[in-house]
Amino acid sequence: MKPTFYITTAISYPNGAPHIGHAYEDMATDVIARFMRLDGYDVRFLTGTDEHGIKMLQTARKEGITARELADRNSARFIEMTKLLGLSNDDFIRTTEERHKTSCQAIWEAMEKNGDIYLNKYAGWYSVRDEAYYAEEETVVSEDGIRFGAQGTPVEWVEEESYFFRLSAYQDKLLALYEAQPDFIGPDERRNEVISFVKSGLKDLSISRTTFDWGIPVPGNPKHVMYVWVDALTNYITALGYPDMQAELFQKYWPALHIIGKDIVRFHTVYWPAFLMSAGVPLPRRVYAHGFLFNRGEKMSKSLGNVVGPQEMVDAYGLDPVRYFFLREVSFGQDGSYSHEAIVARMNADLANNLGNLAQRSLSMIAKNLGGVLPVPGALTDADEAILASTYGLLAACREAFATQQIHQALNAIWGVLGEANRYFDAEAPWTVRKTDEARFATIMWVTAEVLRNVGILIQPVMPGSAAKLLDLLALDEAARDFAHLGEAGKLTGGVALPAPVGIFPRYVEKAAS
RNA sequence: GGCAGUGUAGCUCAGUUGGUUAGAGCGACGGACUCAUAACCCGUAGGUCGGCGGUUCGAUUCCGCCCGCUGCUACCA
Repeated sequence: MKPTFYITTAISYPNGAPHIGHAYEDMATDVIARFMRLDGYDVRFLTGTDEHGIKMLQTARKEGITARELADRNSARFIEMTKLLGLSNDDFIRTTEERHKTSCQAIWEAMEKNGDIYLNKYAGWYSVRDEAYYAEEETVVSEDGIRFGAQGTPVEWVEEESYFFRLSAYQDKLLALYEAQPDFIGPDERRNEVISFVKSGLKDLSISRTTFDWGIPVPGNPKHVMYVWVDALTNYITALGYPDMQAELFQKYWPALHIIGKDIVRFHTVYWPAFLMSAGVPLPRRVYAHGFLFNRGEKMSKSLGNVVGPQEMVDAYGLDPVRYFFLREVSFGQDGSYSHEAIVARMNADLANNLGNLAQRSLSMIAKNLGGVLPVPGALTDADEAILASTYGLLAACREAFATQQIHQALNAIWGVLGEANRYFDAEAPWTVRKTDEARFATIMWVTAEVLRNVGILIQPVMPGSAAKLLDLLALDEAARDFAHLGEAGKLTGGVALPAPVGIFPRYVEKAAS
């Protein structure tokens, strides 16, 4: 039986259209999911939308529609994006679904049964008009002594009945968790931050509201809806069938690797494990936080007008180059920057020149000089052995990189071998050898094709479409495209007729200035 | 303010458990080649390794201070 692997993105808050930040997390998670599938794991990949809460209500009101209508409309946009990006998710969860209500109420009851939920009062600066609380520092007092909230509406000190989660009881358990499971949080910087946060002392958490009703009702007290995190985080187990922990999916796939943005690290590494401990559910395997994307080094914002949508980007460069760019250019876990120039540079240097051109020059030689038939190699020289050894070493390097989500390092290793392959090709000068030594020429062609086969297989997670084209050009059987066929195991056998070579990665040429 | 991290070639970064000439990719420039998507290959970049001071025979790598940048410092997802 295959080992299993469960991976999730954070669920997106759909009070607006998806932007490149959402796309980035989705693409990266998809790459990991695909990598693990190819490496022999039975993978479950979940993404979705987090649709409750006050902000949805406020946005809906501004647009003159209901929260439900807003959620339906925008969630559909996120679903469209999964198609646009070619995501291989197995499920798409919406927190407004019935299965999620059942799940949230069950985890609530489990935490309550464990004695971790109690009723008390939540106090703060409340805006009746916004139906929202504001932190003290978000408010300003005007000259006439009236205090206003962030939206410019008057606020008043309100004490509201609220359920609390006994987070304070979990401080030591959480610290013990980080200690016992050092890879629970990644990258390390985030882990350090979380530990110092928890060490500084944990207060109990307000987990219900009575001021609005766009949420999941608290069991036994429908005046309250669950507030934010119990609702949002629970999605990860809802999708596996919780509260039925004997459910097939749950048994098979939990615990998860959660891929999230660095802004929600605390919720996933403090609140979430505490909730699960309380409810008696096993904890996630690991939480890995990626960084933010910047447009030319500047934060993206509507006022700067530098927000780029995933659709525009895919339209401009194509899906696979976009996926490749973000995963190669940005160190996964750190902030990154993108620009038209940087994307074009990657497309042309890495994709068109290093990989595309190597495929083109070698395959067209086979077409022209060997009748389009992949040759059978003769005795291998040291040079042949060397480039093959580097190529065959890639799986181990990629696995090592993916084990800690260092996707960019895996790509770096692959392109290192491509550089070596170009030097090999040049040094062997097959265009000259062809005239004097046909057997040697055939061997050089075979070796190069074998490098391309391995590279083609390894880049499938990042560029599924382009990789398939490359492997098609090598007439590689669909069933021979997983990682088990890398290296000696799936070595190309000569004598196979190849299709006519076509370009896979076109150069990006700037349009004439208009 | 406190805690943590970071500042290396035009750009993006790697690296040195302290030690002869500090590396890669991209860009730029020069050369070679002509199989190929004007691609590929070879060579060049003389960078105070943020600043000042200290430890040491010797520091970019250790310590201190300073400057710049970033993150965290709880109920907005």
